[in-house]
Amino acid sequence: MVGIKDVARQAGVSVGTVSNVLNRPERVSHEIRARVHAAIDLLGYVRSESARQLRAGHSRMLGLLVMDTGNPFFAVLAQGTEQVAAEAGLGVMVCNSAESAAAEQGYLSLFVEQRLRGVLFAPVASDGEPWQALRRANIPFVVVDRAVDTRTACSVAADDVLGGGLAGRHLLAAGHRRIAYVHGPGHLQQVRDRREGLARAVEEAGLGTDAIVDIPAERLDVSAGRDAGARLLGLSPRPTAVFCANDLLALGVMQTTFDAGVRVPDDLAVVGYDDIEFAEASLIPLTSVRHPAAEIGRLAAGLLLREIEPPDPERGHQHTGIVLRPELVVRRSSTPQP
Amino acid sequence: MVGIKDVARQAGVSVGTVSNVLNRPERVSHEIRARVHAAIDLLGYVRSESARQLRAGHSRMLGLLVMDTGNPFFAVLAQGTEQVAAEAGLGVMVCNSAESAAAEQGYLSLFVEQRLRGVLFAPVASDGEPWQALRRANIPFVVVDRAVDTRTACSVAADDVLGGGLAGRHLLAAGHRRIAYVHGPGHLQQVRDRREGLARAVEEAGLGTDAIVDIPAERLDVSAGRDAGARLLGLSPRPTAVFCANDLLALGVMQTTFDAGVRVPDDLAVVGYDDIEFAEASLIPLTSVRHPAAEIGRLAAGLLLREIEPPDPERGHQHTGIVLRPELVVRRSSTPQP
DNA sequence: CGGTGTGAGTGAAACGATTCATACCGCCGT
DNA sequence: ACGGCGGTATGAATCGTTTCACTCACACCG
Repeated sequence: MVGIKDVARQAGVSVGTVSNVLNRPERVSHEIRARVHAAIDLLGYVRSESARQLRAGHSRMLGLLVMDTGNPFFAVLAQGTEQVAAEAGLGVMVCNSAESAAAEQGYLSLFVEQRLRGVLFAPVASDGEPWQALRRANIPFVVVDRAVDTRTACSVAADDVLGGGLAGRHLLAAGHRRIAYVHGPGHLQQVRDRREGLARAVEEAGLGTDAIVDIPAERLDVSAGRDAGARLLGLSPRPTAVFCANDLLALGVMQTTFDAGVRVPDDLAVVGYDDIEFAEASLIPLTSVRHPAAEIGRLAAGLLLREIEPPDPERGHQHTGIVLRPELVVRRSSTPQP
Repeated sequence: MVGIKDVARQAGVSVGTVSNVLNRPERVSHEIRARVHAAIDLLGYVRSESARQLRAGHSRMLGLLVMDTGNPFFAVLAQGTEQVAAEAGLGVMVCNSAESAAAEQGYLSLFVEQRLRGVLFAPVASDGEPWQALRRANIPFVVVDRAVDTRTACSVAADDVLGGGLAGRHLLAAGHRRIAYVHGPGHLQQVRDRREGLARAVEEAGLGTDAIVDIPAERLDVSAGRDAGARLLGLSPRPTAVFCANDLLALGVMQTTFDAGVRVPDDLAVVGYDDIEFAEASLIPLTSVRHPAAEIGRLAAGLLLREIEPPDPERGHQHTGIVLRPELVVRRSSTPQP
């Protein structure tokens, strides 16, 4: 493999000069610069990123750890961070914790071994300090899609309680008095917060807690949604509305019930969460709480960059917590046609 | 940052010994091993991956370059390769060329700079030799989702001509005599092959080429599909069936036409391609040609591993080309209820 | 003519791990 | 008592960059 030494020899200069051509071309005379570039082309030289990293002490990559790379919500979030990172000349390594705390820890160790420049991650567990490894290694990180104490870290999240409230009030306003809540694994903070918002809306409306019917699901995906839909059909009396912890579940629920001849929205109103592209693309477009994925990704990357290179190095870094407001996007799945 | 030297000092041994504890523990006495591990825990030492890489000459990662990380097809493919790579102790770095040849070249250079252990990629351009950079750098690579000459490289693909034929014959058998083909950018081999398969089926049926109505789309996503659907509605006479180059397009087409009151499948039969999860999850489940994403990902990773470490180092590596057979999955979008 | 400054290029140290030839030690067999 | 051997530990060389203190030549100025 051809290295900087070979280039130097070929061009008849020292290695330091070649390095200067690459990194501070203005300090090198025109003629030498040309000679070095000619040698580089001739030999097909490519810088070794690992050697640069070793010297620099850290890589030029960010890590992004999400709970499900198959969920379009996270795919969009990842695109947002990649965009911002690319503008700063940084790459992004996206990893999938698959909602497993063990996998999460594994990837975080990997990130430390790689000496990543910074990390964005959506923690799985709702308690404990999953980021300890990063702390010890002094790797800046931003918590994504979940708010944490600003004494701990920067974070970018959306207000899930508010979002759950939006969904709840929307359904209550339409006259529904018995609402199913289809939720994924209970250890996820987001899932609990959304229910909390729904519960408050129900309370505001002066209804008892039995206005909410919990339907647990194994995972947060379409097939779990189909199972949940089947269970929903078995309930008696059947709820007239269903709120799902995310859009994938809602799509699954809607499919099963639609198949069984239940008319959406007339017999059953359905509201999802996240507003992924497929919510809008459904044949009966899905009402959903818009969770601004791309913006979360972009803002979080921005905060991370600020933590990596403070614009004002004098005063130390102050953690920032951004909480975005979700919006209800009303579509046909919850609004009977006149 | 604490390094191997600090651990050695703390444990009262040489750096070589610490390295042995980490990499060949069987060569180190019990007592020393314990002392070293204690020192590691005490100091919170974490190996520097970049130093290992520098020494080894290559990283312990594979690169995967796909055309659209937002497309569930590629998300599933990525999960397949990650699974196989993880079993071999390798990580995967997933990048998005976004169907741009320039971005593709950018990522390939990045891969070379990183001295990745191997690369899987779905080439954008249908001609030329996009992998030249990898060749020069001696980085093994496997072409994914497209067949190439086995003298050139290993590849794993599905037979798109056959797939297009399956879709075509299915529609023709149902009596359709005027079929729209909604396709994405024409420079993609897959898009052209699928049309080719359709065209042959039409020919076999003894029909003229005017049985196919081309509807071009800007991209291969849902919103492009909606546009295409609108154009389809404007055609007169309107085709009675539509075959789409991928499922995202098909979902978009189906939504627009459904909205306009066109009954699927009675007034319009729709067939997609890839059989992503959302095809099955649609309210009117989408007939689709199953393109085995996870298997492509797994097989390609397997071939790559074989090229990296030949099981039989005696005889050089022989490139292999795997072509999988797609299957038609018939669902409601193309079969009128009795 | 001596002193000073400047711009261009040099060469060696450093980054943190791995690896390999070598040294050491105790023990066995002769 | 000595050679040899197996099992352990050592220390230096190495990977490919970047960086920085330095040299050198040349021009300029008083």
